Amino acid sequence: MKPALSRPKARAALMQELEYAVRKSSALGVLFGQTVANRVGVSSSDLECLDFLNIEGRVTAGRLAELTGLTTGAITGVVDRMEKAGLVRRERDESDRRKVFIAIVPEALGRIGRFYEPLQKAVTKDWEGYTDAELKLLLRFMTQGYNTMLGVLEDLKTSPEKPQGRPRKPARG
Amino acid sequence: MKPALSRPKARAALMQELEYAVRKSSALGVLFGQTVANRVGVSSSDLECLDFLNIEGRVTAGRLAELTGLTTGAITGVVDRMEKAGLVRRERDESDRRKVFIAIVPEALGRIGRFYEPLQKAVTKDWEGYTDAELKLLLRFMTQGYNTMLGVLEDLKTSPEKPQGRPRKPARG
DNA sequence: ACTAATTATCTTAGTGGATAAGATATATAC
DNA sequence: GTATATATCTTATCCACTAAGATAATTAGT
Repeated sequence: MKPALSRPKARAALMQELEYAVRKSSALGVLFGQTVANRVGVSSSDLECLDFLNIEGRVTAGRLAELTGLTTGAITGVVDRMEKAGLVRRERDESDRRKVFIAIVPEALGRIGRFYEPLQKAVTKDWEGYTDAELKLLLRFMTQGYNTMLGVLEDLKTSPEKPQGRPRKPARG
Repeated sequence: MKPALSRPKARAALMQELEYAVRKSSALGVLFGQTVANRVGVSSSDLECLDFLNIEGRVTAGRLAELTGLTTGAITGVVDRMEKAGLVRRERDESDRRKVFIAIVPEALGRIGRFYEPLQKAVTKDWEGYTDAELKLLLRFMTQGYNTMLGVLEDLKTSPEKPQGRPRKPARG
């Protein structure tokens, strides 16, 4: 009955609260993305691609498909729309002319970043309330979470159960 | 030229790293959700609704529309699909018979939770490596982030610029 | 060098899920 | 007791996605 180090009841409750907070934030993040996409005038998927392009630099169409979980055919549509909107550019690889790199048009960065700026400013202000040591802990927490999620996702994708090999929906036609 | 307390260069870099980590995690979270939805056999939106139902308990169709950013018409479709799949149940409010509460079918909880379990287990294990004080800091961090994002989102939705009042896409027909 | 196999993207047909507008049903206000 | 507001559902229409295969370029085998 006696707890070992700290009261385990409180600790379990703390973890549950943290989990709840993470889940709520995650859900809100999705909604935020949808709202920004709406404001920028592109679909959620399109904005997701733009974010990846921003993070990873210019990437090929195929890599974008991997990153988003869409088929390459869908990516063609995504890039078509965004290219027409002047947000990205197709650049053929000269050494392997099958490959098509997608790159953000520099001017578009501001056009999109504009909508993230208020969040970034608010968040930066929040974070100024933390010490360096605390920020380091937060970074460790986020990095660890990312890696853990990545590992579990890989298992989830490769685990058997359900036919497999099918990108998204149950077969129909 | 002399920094006040800690080296500001390092601090700025730390914040940038943290921002990068948050963005990557957020993007991965979206992908994770898509993958789970695929496994459960429902669409991303459907799973998003299930998550909200799990968080908020049983809610009305209209509230679900607010929470997800979908129109009420779309929610009707979401609930139709999930009800047919045996995941949720419609329950009319007896005191206000216009309202329809959506509730998760208890048996379905396990059917969905099954796919989140590996992540939850892995994350819990990670978190055991933190002290109570650290977990409290992490909770504060997440809660603060949630509230900040909520505020910015509200501004983003109500700010002028672009006609407004339009749930998602630019008008077309 | 020529053919086959592989890789990367694009094209086409078909479908599901979204919006927008309005219908239906119930509740509240004057 | 009629009008207005609220909550969900219905219908028509449209867009973006998947699946399958076409096209184009690279690599491997003989």
